[in-house]
Amino acid sequence: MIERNHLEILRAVERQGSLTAAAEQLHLTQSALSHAMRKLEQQLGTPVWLREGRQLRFTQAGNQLLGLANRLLPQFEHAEMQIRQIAKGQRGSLRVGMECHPCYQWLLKVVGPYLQQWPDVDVDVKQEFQFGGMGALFGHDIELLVTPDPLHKPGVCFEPVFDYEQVLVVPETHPLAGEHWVEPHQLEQETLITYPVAVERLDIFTRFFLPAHTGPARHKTIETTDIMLQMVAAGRGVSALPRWLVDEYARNLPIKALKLGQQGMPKQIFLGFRERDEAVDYLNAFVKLARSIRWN
Amino acid sequence: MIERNHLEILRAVERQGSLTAAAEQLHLTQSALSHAMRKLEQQLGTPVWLREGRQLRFTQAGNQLLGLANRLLPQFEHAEMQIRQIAKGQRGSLRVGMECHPCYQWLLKVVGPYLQQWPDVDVDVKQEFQFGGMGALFGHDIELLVTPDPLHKPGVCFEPVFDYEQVLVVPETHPLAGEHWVEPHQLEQETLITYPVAVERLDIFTRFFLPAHTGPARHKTIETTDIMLQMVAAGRGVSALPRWLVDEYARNLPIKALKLGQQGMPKQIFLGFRERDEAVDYLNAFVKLARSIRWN
DNA sequence: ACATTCAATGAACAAAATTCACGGATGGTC
DNA sequence: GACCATCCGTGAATTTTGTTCATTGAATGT
Repeated sequence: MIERNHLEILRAVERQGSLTAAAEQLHLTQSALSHAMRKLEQQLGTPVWLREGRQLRFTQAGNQLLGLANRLLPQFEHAEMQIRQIAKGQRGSLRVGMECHPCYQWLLKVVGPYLQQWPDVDVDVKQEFQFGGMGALFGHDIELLVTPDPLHKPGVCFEPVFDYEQVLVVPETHPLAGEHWVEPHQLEQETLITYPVAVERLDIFTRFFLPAHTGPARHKTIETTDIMLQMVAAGRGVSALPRWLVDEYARNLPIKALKLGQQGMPKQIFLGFRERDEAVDYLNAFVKLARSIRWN
Repeated sequence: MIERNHLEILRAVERQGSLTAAAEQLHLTQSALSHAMRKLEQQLGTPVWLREGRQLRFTQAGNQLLGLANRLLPQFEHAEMQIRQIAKGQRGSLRVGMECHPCYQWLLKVVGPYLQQWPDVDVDVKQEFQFGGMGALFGHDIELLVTPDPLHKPGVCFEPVFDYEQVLVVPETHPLAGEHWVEPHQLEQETLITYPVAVERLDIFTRFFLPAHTGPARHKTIETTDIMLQMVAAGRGVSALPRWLVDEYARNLPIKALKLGQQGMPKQIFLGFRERDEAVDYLNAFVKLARSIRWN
């Protein structure tokens, strides 16, 4: 009924003051505009303007339409601009899913500069997924998955972005505090504190205790890193965490970091995204920026 | 680019969940919608939705468009409804121009009930015109002119709506206060107070003094009716006003009304409007309502 | 009175939207 | 696992709509 082009014509006629001038602005003929508006007038049942001598005067209906045009046309134009930016990968929403608890600290380092560089990207961080990180990716609940355990499947890509070492944290007063590294059996009398996730996802079990067919005496779980390290500092147990994270806290807490095994336990953070999003600029930029961040 | 029909399709697809169902709702074929959106996608450079199994999932661009649709479509529809009402004469603006000062009191009696009956009409009252009441009518500054002096010209209609008598107002203490009527020469020593308009437009001159080749001793002008009557009550002069208006004030002020001449001076209020507006319902209704108002 | 400017009109034409007919993919069912 | 019912995409055919062209008449200024 009322179409966008009617509003365009109305606006042009108001601005230019005549059909002929409006037609030129719209790269059409005066006749085209005349026909278009006449058809609209027939449908509405009222003229939009009246010829008064050689110039046009808007009727009440015309003024109403003019108001509509001035309200709606900018919205059309703004939306088109935004969608073009989305199409070019310059705008969008970047929902980041976190599968490893301590990675959050690292992520903060990346997000700061990223927000500066990509002001039109809405960044959001999610930590709870009904069907796991991969499920969230496939279900389009997130665009990016931060995880230490890439689970390669068709349709997703994983990129390593950060190398670090997982270390054992003990209180400064601990008998092992002076050692450079620790062997599995040395922890047989200890309380191990971890995040509350399945044992299969804890490297300290899968890569350290289980191969040696041993384990800690007790296993406690705690949600937050702060409390976890407070507990360690208080001598209530030991924990396995990234070295960069421990170093950060060691400034204020009486704790020590030890290698897990003589070779230590190297780990990586991966960023996973849907293959389909491979070409999205703002997503690539995030991965690239993440890779460039150094932990000093 | 983004057209109204694109938004209609988006909204229907969201509501119905499938192209086929949306097509049915819009009385089109599924193919038509498919073609339309495909073209839009080409222009925007990004898909609007993706086929996922047998159902569609909106992309970010699609969601943006959906938001636009939900914001703009109701405005289109609302505007169409309003304009249809304007076309049917049920809605519009009724700017009333006043050419006679005391008529304002009378107008108030009409406007009250009118606003109840025509809630979609914007009533406005104007009293100053650069080119007179007729000029305001022709210049579309007003839709309705309230005047005691209809000036018939092609293009305007005048309808008498209210008969009244113009009377002379004197203080209760005035020597003439006991008379039923007054002759022109009896006022030769008086001060006459009128509204500040041209003498040619004052009936007391054109129909009373001038035919008798006489006039008042002094002529003062005052803007407002209230002050004018205060002055009369204070014995500072006499004035000519509608009887219904004087009766109203006589309750609280020591004033008396006298006929102007033995026959009195009958007058009428006319409503003038453009012939072109003759068929406008809300305007006709005003004239009709005005005619029905009695002054009790 | 004349030239100029502007909008309306109808016929001719161009472009678009829409339909039709078909094919491929998906998901449920026996 | 074959079959069927849906659903969407595609390209050609067709209908509808939009645009231009050529012309007219009215209004304005010289």
